[in-house]
Amino acid sequence: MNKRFDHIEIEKKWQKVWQDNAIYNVGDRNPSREKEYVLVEWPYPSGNLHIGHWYAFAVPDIYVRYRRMTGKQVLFPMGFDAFGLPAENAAIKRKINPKEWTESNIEYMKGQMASMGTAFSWDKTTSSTDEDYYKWTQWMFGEFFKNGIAYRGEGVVNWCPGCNTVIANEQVQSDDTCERCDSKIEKRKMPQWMLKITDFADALIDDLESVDWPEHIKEAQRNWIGRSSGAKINFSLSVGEDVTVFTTRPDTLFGATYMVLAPEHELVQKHKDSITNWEEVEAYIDTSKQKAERDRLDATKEKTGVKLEGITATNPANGEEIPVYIADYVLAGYGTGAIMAVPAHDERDFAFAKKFDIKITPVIYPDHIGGCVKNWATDNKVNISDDDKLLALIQEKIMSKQTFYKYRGRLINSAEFDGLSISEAKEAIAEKVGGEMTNTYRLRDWSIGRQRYWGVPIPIVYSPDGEAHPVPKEHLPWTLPEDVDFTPTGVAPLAKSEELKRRTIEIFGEGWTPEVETMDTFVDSSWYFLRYLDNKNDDELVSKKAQDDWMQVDMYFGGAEHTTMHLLYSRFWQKALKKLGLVNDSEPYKRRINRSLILGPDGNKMSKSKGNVVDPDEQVKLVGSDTVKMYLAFMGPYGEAANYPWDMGGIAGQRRFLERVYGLVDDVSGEEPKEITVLLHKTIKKVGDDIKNFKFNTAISTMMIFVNQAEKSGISLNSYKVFLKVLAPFAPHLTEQIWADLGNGGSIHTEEFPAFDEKMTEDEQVTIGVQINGKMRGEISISPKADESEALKLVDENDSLQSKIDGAEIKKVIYVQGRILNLII
RNA sequence: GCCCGGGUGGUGGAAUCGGUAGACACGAGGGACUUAAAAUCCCUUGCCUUUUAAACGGCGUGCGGGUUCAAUUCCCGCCCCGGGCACCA
Repeated sequence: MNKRFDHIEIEKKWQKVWQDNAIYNVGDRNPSREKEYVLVEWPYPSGNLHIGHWYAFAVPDIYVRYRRMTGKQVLFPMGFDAFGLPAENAAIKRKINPKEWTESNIEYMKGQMASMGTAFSWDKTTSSTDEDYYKWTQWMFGEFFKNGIAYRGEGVVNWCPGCNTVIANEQVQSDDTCERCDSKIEKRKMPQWMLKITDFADALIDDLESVDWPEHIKEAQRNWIGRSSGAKINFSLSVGEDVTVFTTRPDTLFGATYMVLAPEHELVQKHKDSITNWEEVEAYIDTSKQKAERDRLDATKEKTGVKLEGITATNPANGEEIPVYIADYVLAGYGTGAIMAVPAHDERDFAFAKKFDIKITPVIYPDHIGGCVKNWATDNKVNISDDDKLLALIQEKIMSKQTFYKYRGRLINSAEFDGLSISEAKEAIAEKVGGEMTNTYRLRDWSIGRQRYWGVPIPIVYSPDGEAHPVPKEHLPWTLPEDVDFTPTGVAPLAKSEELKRRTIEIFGEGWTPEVETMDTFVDSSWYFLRYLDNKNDDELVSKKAQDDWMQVDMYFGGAEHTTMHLLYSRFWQKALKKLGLVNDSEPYKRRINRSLILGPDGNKMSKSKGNVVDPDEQVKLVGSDTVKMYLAFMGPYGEAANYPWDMGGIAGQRRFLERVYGLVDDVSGEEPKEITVLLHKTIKKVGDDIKNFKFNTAISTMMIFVNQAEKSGISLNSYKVFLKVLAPFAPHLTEQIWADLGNGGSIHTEEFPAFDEKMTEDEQVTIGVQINGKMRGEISISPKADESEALKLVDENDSLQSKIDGAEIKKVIYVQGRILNLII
């Protein structure tokens, strides 16, 4: 390793200079420069920066530095998402206050971040645990409460026995375990503080159109919200009450030959006296309660259910009396918890009807061959090539009730609607029976109450009559009490605080009691990007001016795990604030990139138990911060859904490259060949374009090509300086050092990114391939503007090509300037 | 099952308004320097056939077809991998 590139000394020296001169602080908005707000997800202060943090911060830093050099005023803030369970658990273990643990971790991590050399705008930092941060979290909660966005709800919640607290739906993984600790989630019925994210379901889907995000992220959010449109229709029961069902297929109403209630449906208990087989029904309800919701959703299981004897319903379309069942294939938590069942046209209903021998009435009839009929054939693994025969078969099977048919067709058995298409019939039939066209969603309200200590206290007090009141602004922050034993017991630790009780009585009066739950930490991170803008404002959470200056976030870099958690929550939060007139924009983030994951050298996810963790501090000590950063950038394109394994050899390659850049300083002279000047201009262009597209890997390879060439052909001092500026965003320490070595005053990072001359990037001569009958047979060197006759002339002069043509007649010539010449003989 | 991505050398990855596939780097092999090693520098490196050597030889971008002068790129039908949703009415 080159002794001269003493990365330890160089990095220490420049980090101090940058810090002393505060060159990365963003300061006040400078209207003469275009603004750009680049955000990276603020980290949890676990006390140790890992490779993932490096990838999350140091690589976007390339983009930030580049944008600054191109004249943008870039806000690139950093802060800490510091409430949460790890601090609490660590504090329990060490018998200290989580505050101490958190604060010392933040200090330590700030030091580690300095070693990255990232250009953070530290003048705009904040932390969710600062009182002047969480004061505003509480204030917004109060405003939400006053406006019905926050409410106290009764319902079934997810209880994590590992964390001893309730968690939100988004925090339950698909295998029914806790996102944080992997414990199996239990369902509990308890009152909960909720946020009405469902009120914003449509906006959360529709506004995705207005943001420049990768399609897969948008799609994941749409799936999570799960909107489906249909109708709510009332069915009257023989016990003199209506049941509302939700259906996406009101057009099939005439085919509804039974209805099903979820076992938990309130009307079941309410009318148990009318149910003659109550014992059987009750037993079924009990069994389905035992099953976890996920198990119930297992579609492969055979349908189960019980008929409610003594109760019938009336089909509002044809007045037919139909039986009523309870079955666990109907979910209490979705739609209205009740369905109309159309066995002729729904797979589940068909299976159920077959099993319980319920009447099947076909109401959709395919009358011509088309894609839908083909789809049916595929679904049913029927292979008939004769279209007419296939159609006849399906028609026959439908009429003989041997199949369900869920595709397009014309209505039959539907009185005056016969002959209509499905889409014509939907609204018409819904209207006839007084149904309401509506949407229904998979998304549930966000439960934010946590029965743990280290979080924002929910700023609510209860009057003697038990009514909830928000703590008024003058008493905020509603501080987290410290006289608490926070060992988790499942009871909120704040309930044990005498200080909190006293405080409540002193302020509000005798008989008043405090809320003792704290907030989900995802609340804290739902609005941090706003606080950065105005981190010292005591009067408002963020001023109008600061918002005008900086919002929206132009570029948001983050992790894929937040797609349906943080990213969804913070979009909701922004929309809720907008509804209250507190912010201008309905979307917080214009662009989003989800970065990939860095795996251990063995190709597995880094974990202590696998022993494949790469410690960035060690690597930085070994090869330097610039090298680590460049290696991460070189692994592959940022923002692909790919994961890259760490490769010790690969990082050495980056070190070699930087040493060669440093070594070039000895080779500079007054002059250089034209080709290197041309290559420099091409390099400036390509690197700039690549950074804008987050293709840092190809930007680096372009610079490598330049250095390879410069070593061979020599380089002028001027070009060397220009090249250093191109490299500066990638290797801030080394370039700063060489910049100073060359006798320049000031920091290279306050220089402008070099401009290129478009003309210089255009080649005078290019090598193009020559094909004969479409096969590659040679190449010629030619001007990209040359015409066909010039190209053919070159072929004539080329012996090798002539011998392959071998005197044959050229029947056709395909010539694309600067690309290809294809001769057909 | 539905919806998004993606399959390219030993490895990470380049190149897609169709136009010289494998840039750049790692690894590997050979050589120079050295008492030796490390470091550094130079050369070779997709696969196959024949060969002392080779290419003006053949094959190659998951598989099978198609369109085209020309396909990693476009179309049709499959397979596999990753992700989201899933008895959602």
